[in-house]
Amino acid sequence: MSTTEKTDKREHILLVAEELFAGKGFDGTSVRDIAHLAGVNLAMISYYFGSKENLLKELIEYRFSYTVSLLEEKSNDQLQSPWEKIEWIIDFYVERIINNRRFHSIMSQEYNTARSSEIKELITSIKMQNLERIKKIIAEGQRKGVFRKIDVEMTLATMMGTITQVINSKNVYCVLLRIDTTDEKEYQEKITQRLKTHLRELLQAHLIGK
Amino acid sequence: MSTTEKTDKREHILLVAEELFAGKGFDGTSVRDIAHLAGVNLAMISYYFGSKENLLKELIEYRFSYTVSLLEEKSNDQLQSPWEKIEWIIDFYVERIINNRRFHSIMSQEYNTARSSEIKELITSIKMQNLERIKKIIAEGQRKGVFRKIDVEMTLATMMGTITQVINSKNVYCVLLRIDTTDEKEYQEKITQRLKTHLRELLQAHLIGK
Amino acid sequence: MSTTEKTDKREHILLVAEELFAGKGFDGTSVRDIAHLAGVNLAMISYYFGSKENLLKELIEYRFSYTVSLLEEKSNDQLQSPWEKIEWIIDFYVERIINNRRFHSIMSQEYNTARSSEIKELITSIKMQNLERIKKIIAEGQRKGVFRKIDVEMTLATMMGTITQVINSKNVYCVLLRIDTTDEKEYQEKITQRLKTHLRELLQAHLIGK
Amino acid sequence: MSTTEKTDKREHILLVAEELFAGKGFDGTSVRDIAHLAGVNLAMISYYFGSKENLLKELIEYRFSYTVSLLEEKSNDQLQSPWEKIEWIIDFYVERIINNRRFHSIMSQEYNTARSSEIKELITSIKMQNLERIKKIIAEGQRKGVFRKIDVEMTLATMMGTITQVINSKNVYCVLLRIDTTDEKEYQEKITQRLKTHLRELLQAHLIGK
DNA sequence: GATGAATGAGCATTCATTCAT
DNA sequence: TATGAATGAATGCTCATTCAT
Repeated sequence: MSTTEKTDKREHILLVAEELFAGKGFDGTSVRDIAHLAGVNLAMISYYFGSKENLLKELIEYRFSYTVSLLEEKSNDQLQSPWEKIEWIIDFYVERIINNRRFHSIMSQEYNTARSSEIKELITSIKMQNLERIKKIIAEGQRKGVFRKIDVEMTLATMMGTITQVINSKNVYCVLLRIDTTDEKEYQEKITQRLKTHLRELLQAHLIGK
Repeated sequence: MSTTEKTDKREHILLVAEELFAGKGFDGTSVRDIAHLAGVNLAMISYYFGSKENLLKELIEYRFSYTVSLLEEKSNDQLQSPWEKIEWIIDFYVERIINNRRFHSIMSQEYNTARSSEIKELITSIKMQNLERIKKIIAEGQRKGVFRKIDVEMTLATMMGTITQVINSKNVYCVLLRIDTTDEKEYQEKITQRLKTHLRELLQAHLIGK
Repeated sequence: MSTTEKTDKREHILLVAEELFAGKGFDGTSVRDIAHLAGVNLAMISYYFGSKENLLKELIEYRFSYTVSLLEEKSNDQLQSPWEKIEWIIDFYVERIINNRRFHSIMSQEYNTARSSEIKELITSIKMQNLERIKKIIAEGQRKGVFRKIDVEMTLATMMGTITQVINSKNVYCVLLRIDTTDEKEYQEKITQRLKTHLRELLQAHLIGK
Repeated sequence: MSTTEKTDKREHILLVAEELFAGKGFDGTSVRDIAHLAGVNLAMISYYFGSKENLLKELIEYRFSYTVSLLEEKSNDQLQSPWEKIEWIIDFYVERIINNRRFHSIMSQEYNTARSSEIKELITSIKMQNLERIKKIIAEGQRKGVFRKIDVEMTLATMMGTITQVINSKNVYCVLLRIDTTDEKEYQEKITQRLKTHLRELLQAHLIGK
């Protein structure tokens, strides 16, 4: 069997697990569920991932792995103004969270519940890193006199919280926004656009004051 | 045994269940856990509540029961300006969610996971009702020319999402805000104040533009 | 259900477990085996004993509980000569071990294997207590000039080891002694008599020298 | 790979298996344990030995193979007196069992448990052969009027049982004999000497009567 | 000859719930 | 009303073994 196939199988299991964890929660999903939906043998899951807990850990690492350095780069970019950076970050996060909304949903569901402190610390450290980078950008804007004196930490909570709220209360916002839930793609596009525009206007008013 | 004692026992079980659900999730909490921590017989839980699922339902009804009409009243109040109403709502929600943050945590964790559509619909309808009331107030402000044309639904998401974000990422924000986690009361007071001030400034800039 | 019935069920499970452990070893016996042969529900075993390991522990305590003080009494008896005491002990041990040969077999099988140090220590302490009591009797005989100077500890090993050897190599000794294996009762009586006589003659020659 | 290397690998696996079987029992040892400790691929065990059961069988054959004829020779030796032969046999068995005490431990643990009748019969036949040879020597001594009329089979049980008892209750006898368990070599030497002396004195008193 | 991948069967244990009392 | 006893179903996981390469 080729390396690709092996990787694909692992990845396939991870994606199936992600879907189930998002829909039924970590504890609500059994390893049997995952094996069945993934079309693999039950023992395969333990064989590849050791344990259900470790499967979650590997999913987290898999999802976070490719977005480590992007933010770092952006915050150090000398050519963009602080507000341009904020606009970029809004777009980046809205898209990233909407695209990975299943995974994001797991994170917000399981974060408080996580039994393994290892997983908890992994998530905390990633969240902290991301928040520190955005903090740096806002601080830069404040130093340059472009941004007003606002509560930076709470502003970060607003940014993330708004997106999370829309994701996690999908049903409610679909009704409110009169978006058809069945057309997944349409929902995604509309909600992405709406979130981007809102956050730009909201944060512009908040940070710059117009 | 008197009716009062019976009610107290039921309530006691509900509160213990709330604590455990918040800490370990619905699926992560066993009926045995609840019975043990509540100091009651295992069979009593089924005896009183029928099933674990129904225990959650009763907890939701118990928590929502006393906050139904308050918002209704406020939105119809003719003596306050729209902004005064928004300020009141911010304070009301921040306090209510912070005070019931365990329950709120359960709701955000279990909402997407809930197996019973009955519970899902119950939560959706309550959320919808609350959002509709706030929508009405913002619409009133816009009609009066006091509030700018903003995305009402997204603004609601910002309000709720910001509070939820701070609650559910307690660990992260405690570190960021340099608040001691061990002193529960101090944490609660500081975070309440901080959230209220931030949301007022944020929404004032957003809705009114100053 | 009466207390007697409940105790009987526990005891019944213990006896079934003893039989299986003796025949297939602790690890070779599954909780399913025990439940099946005992005619009880699988979950019952965990309900009564908590775990398989603890079932073994309770079996050990159950088997040892009623023979604690008998030996103590005998060793302090002032009316018997040391050799009369040794004769009594030979008879006592041969009968006790033959009658509980299944349990004895488990002990010699699992002693070196026992995973829980708690069980190991329990067995060691019981063995030590018994050996100390016999040591005391031999020492008394030596003080009185009745017994020769022999290696006390090794003599204990001989006493116990001879019985154990016959029990654990039943097949071999049945052939050697030309005893029919199918008639359990006949086997037991013959072997008991043979062991008693042999040990008396052996130890008399060893301790007294005739 | 050369034949030597292959044999060495097989032997290495056997020795590792012996160690684990002795420490955790046959059922308590997994093929994975053996493969891991031996540093070989898991599938290799099945590849070399066919099955776990057969691995045990090969271990037994491996251990017994080199001691088949020694005893035969000795019992036919015309130059030694029956008592000299018994002395030689005591030394031979004590040393052989002490040196192979891990294997001996497995035999006494698994003998009653062994699922395969093939293994059971193998062990029984080896034991029988050995016992028959010693029987012959004692019978010779009795014919010559050197040995008393004693229970030959039980005397054999005493010889083997005493050694086995000391080996299998190592912990107990280490405490009783005040031997340091950590120094394996010291333990082995002391216990060997002690056993030899004890068995000589014991059997001399028993067989010859002095 | 040697091995990574895979698997069906089985493991001990825990689950929410029911029932006789 | 209250509860100890009981249970069928499911849990996560490990087992010895096989097989394609």
